[in-house]
Amino acid sequence: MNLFTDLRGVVVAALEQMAQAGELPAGLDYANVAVEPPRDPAHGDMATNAAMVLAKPAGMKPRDIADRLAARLTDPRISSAEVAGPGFLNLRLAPDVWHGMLRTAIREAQDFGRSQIGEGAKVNVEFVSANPTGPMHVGHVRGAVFGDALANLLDFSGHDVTREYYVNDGGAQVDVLARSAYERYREANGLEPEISEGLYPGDYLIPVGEALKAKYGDSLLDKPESEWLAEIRDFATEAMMEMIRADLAVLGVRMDVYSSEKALYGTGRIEAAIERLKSAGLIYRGVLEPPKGKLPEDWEAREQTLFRSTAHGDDVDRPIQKSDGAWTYFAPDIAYHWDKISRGFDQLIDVFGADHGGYVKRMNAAVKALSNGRVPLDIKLIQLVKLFKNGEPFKMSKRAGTFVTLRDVVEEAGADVTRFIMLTRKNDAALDFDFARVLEQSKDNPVWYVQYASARVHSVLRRAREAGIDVSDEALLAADLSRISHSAELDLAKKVAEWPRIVEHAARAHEPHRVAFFLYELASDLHSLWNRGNEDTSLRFVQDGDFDTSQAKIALVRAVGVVISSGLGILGVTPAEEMR
RNA sequence: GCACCCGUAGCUCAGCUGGAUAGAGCGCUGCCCUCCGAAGGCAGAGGCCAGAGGUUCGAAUCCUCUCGGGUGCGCCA
Repeated sequence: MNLFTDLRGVVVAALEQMAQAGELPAGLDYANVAVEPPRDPAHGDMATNAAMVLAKPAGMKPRDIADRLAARLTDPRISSAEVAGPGFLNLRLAPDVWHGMLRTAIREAQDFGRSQIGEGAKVNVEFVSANPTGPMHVGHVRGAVFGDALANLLDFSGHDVTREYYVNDGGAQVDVLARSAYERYREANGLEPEISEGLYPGDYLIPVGEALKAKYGDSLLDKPESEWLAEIRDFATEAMMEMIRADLAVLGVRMDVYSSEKALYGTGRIEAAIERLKSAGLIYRGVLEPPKGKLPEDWEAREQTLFRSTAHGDDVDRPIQKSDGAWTYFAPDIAYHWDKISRGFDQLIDVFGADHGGYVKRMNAAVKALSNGRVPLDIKLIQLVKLFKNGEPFKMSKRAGTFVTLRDVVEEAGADVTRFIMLTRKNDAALDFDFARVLEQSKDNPVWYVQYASARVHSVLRRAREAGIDVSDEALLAADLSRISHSAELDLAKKVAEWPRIVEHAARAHEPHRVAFFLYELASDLHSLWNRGNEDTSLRFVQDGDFDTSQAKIALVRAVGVVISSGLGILGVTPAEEMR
């Protein structure tokens, strides 16, 4: 239901007619023909570049093509087609078209804008994947919100989405967690904990220590590490994951699958993935060049098992085994991605912190090699969030002391505000998050502005109902929308009609922030029309004593409301029904 | 030293995968509440899109180089 792709179809059909009639050479490639909203609304509702794109391959002048194309655009929806500029064809659409879009929006409600561009492709979105060693902190929040919103967006655009969390429970950090928990266990047994350098000092392990005491009593107190490490590690890791799941729930994020790194070890799955690379001739024993520039103190050349990632675009080959024969962290990651490929996903998306940027090329190389180039991997890097309060840097946590936790943020700002603000920047741009500003009730605050628009929609509907106007969807669908004829109102309807297109572009680009920006613009347009009602009473939505006109105008408002709540739904934000 | 990301109005940032005269918010300037839907509204100023080349009908967008900022750089995940 994307009007722009519909009209593109009309344009292409006209071009094909021209080719048949001999006005254009046969066999031209129309792939680059676009129908888009022009930047300047004075240029009409839509513009196509067809004539300019085809001029060269057709060996014709752009304006000649445009003229003939214009003559063939007889679709009743197109009220005028004018050649302009270097060869643009500017299209104006009949008001009915916009009225029809409003009806579609009301009829489809939460499904308005839903697209099938995904064609049911199975997409795996891996995000968060925070180490299970403590509560989630600010650094994780943005990635969590981004991944969740992206997953929603892909789902809305016809993809079969799986949300996945990769639990790093196989590395050295969970051993550190176990030792830290052990000290808390000793503490619970009345002993003095020794939280030495390198252990996790956070208070959040105190309850874990107590739970360990409840389970094991004092039986592990004098045992050597080798006897308790594995058990406590599993126990503590599970406790941390419970905490993380609760943190995610607070943010409104849910996962479909939790994949364990540990489960890859000792099951032959790493070996199988590496074997696959080996059979492609991409594994070899060798010695890496030392990094140029700053040489590590303890550098010495060593022979390692390497993955020839340079064969697929990486800068250097990467070690998959340490000199003692153990796997590097990269090996289970390869196996994990092989696992995802084997589960039949058509596309993989990884959401990483920007500090993992150096990891992108090798992961891409691995996925390319493992899937023979069949499965695209898109790694989205999430830049930092800087916290402020009234312009002052905000660093300390109430509970963890050293870092600000996800819960700190959500308790201070609320989940809806946090989510929206996290999506008001492109993922690869740094974001300032000021607790004072995000809660401000003013136009500078995009969350508030969009929520206010949502509340206004509800308020209009309430008011109309009180005035005795039937504002049920059935009534609005039956209303005489030709009464919406003022350009300011039609402009708002046109904005509504853009929504399906925004969804598709945002989904294709894997950029949910576009939804947030669009909602801000839509809210702005609604507020603007509302304000015009101050001066021109005929633009008010509820017209005293004129039920029919009121109904038509309310249909417009209702359609705006549909898009706002649908868009907010993708962002995971609850639409406001009233402001308080 | 190498790689990746970024550089757009005074500030914070968009810019729809190459389209027409580059946008928004804040800040600034000027108007607008005796009455109506003002937790505000309208209008204006403000730009060599870091810089230099290149690709083409057309570049903020793609390529190369330079400058400036961030991140990362064997046996840590």
